Amino acid sequence: MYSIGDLSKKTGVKIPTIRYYEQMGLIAAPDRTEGNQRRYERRELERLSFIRHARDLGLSIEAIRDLVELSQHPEKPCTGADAIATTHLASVRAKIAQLKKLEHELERIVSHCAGHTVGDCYVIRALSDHGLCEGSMDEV
Amino acid sequence: MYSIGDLSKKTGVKIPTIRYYEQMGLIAAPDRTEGNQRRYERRELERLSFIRHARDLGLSIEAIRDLVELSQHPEKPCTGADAIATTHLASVRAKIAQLKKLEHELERIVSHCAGHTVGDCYVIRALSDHGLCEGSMDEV
DNA sequence: CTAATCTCTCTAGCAGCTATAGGTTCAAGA
DNA sequence: TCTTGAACCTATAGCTGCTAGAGAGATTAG
Repeated sequence: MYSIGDLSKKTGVKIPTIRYYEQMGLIAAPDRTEGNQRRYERRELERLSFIRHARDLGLSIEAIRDLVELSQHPEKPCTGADAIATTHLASVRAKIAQLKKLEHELERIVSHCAGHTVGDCYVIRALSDHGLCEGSMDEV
Repeated sequence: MYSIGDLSKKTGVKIPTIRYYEQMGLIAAPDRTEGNQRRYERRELERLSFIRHARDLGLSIEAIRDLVELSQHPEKPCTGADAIATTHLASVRAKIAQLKKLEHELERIVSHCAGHTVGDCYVIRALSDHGLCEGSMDEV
């Protein structure tokens, strides 16, 4: 039997976060002591590690809820789990692509700034004048 | 004179967002009509475009507040603006590096999954068992 | 038994908006 | 001039994924 603090130390998930996950339905409400404190079993330790790991990979609470649900049914086909991971991979890649665009834009802005006052600072001018962008980032 | 709707159309910033920026002190409270509706000048249109552009680059409201402040003082040295952009560039790069790690991990997980049921699904197993990770992402 | 440390619930806060409700004002056409 | 419909107003609540604090009660080591 683990207290919530034990669970927290073992998984690296903070105590309020554990309670939050319970509220969000990622972990079941555990048994309580007579004094109303949560007491966990090994099972819940494992599930929380699962959740932690999935969060580290950037999966949403929503996606994790689905994965947890799936993991409770080992006999079902795993296409659902695969789809969740694949979809997430795609969104991670999209995010990377977007951030690389930002990186290039920022590099360009920063490197071009040879001015010494705000009046001729390329950083400020680039932000003021969208025309200074290479191929605008958005359609506006 | 532009109404808030005009401003919104011209800059692509949604109306509630414009009001939010006013509240946050990014743009000054404009004059009002007798009937209490906001009326903007060209000056504010330009500033909002500036803000939009900076947001597109991922700068925080806080950072933008500083940049806007700086841009009002063309005679000052631009080291502050440069520092904001440089710092942001560093954080974008850090984010990219982190997402690439996630990308690799997810690729590995997805590509290894040859199972057909949840019971032998690599996605689920990889999440359940941290030991399946290549060089763990975190120290837990 | 006591003191120190957990733990409990509830509430509010973070960023950066977005949405809704319920009311007022504006502008264009008849 | 009047009417109607679109646009606007404020205020409040909600979104994600936590985190922090208050104030009270529970547990445990000595």
